[in-house]
Amino acid sequence: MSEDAFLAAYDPAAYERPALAVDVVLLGLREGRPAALLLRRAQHPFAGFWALPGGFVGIGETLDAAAERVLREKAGIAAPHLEQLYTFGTLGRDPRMRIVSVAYLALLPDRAFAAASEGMPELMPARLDVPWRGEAGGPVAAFPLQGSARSEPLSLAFDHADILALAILRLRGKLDYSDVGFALLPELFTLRQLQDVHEAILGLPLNKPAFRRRMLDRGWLEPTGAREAGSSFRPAELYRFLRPR
Amino acid sequence: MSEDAFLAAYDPAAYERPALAVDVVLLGLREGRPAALLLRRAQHPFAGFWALPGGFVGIGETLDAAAERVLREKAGIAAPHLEQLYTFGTLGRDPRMRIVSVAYLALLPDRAFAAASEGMPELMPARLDVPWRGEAGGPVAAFPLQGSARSEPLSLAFDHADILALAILRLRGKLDYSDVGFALLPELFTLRQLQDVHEAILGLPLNKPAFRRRMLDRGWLEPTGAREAGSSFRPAELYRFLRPR
DNA sequence: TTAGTTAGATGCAGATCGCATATATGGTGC
DNA sequence: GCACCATATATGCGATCTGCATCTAACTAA
Repeated sequence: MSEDAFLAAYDPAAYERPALAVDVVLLGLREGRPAALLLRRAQHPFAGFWALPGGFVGIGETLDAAAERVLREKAGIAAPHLEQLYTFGTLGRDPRMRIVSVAYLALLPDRAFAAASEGMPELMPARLDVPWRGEAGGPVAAFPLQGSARSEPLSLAFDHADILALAILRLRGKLDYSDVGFALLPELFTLRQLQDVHEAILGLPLNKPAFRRRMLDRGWLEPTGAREAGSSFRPAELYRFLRPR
Repeated sequence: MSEDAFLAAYDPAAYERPALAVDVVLLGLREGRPAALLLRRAQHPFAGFWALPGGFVGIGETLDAAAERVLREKAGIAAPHLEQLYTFGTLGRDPRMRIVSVAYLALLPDRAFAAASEGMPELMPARLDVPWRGEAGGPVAAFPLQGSARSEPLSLAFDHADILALAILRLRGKLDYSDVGFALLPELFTLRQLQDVHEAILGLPLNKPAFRRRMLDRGWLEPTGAREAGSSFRPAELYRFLRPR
């Protein structure tokens, strides 16, 4: 960047700066489908609409730290899988002022998702409806999880529907060459649970023997010898995720 | 975000805001390897070091628009393939002040890369040395393209070496399921040229018959019937990229 | 006309994947 | 204890994909 441009920007009064925020998609799985935790907006704009937890980035705060703070303050969660998604900077996204928002994706295994949902009553668990296959992209709808079967989709504030859609898109894209799938599982899990996670994210059924072979041949799974309890049929072996060096 | 936090941030005097910038990786291919266009910094900090072209984001300017402006002003280029990479927000990245930077990747076919390099003498074409395979990640070194064979690596300013590494990483990841490869080619190209692009990005040789089959079976290539000229051997057919709907 | 060089096609072995099916192992009900 | 059930786990096979060697085609240069 040129020095005169820098000097102009160096004086905050000379040029107005966009505000910088982070928004975090708190993603888990419920009933075999992706689900997110949303907050109901009380004030204008988008009063009554549902929004992702978010917050402004402090002047002495890293982007990652801001996302972790949001996670801690709004969901009572520490240190799940957290990754940056994309930065949204269109002009009209917040009608009050110019806000550029860095979107983050947090992956919550069932226990953490439930704990956040119960510990923070204002967080609404919402089932995500992804009407497209593969990595096509497109809008994503959110539906209340509690309550009866059929209900109206939740109205999402700002461009948060786009952020949710991007979260699914990224997850689908990374699912089978990275280790993100394991971030949605407890430390010990069965191959069936792992397959359930993949099926929920991808939104399609997978072939069981092929899936098992692929996962076991990858060498990321360590058999523990222990078996799951509580089933009324043959118990499955519990595996542990071995980080691929 | 809560309303009190919003009100505090609404008043720019109440809380200091990070400055927001974009940095653009101008990527092309030279001598069968990835290459980028860099600017030599005149002033402190990192005087004499090499940096990505960049600029501050205007208050009424989209992130994409800021990247396009940088491309136009610093490289004289309009409308290449341009995509957002990642947002860098660590605390010490600029010693003068807190700057959060949204990194963009611009892909330049040979003609555009050469035109920018010649039209803007301050832009230095630099060969990128990627010492890792696949999508492992790690540092990337830049070497001057002009001049003699062996020379010292260029000292890169700020965290721009990380940004270059991420650009290569993304490109490698997207190369064979997306259409980014075609952004580095002219409108009409031969299968050999397409393979050269893939080999340069991936940093490894590919099997010719397998590559041809894969590309032709994908259905994105339209044979034009025309053939390349100027070769002293059998001329290859020219293809056109057909956007996959 | 011949040699040289690259484009483009073909055949085949090994790996991968989807799918059907067989066997193993726990609990449950009698 | 024993048949039965539901699921885990293993196996076999055909279709597809990939890497690789090799073959044929087409153009230039001499």
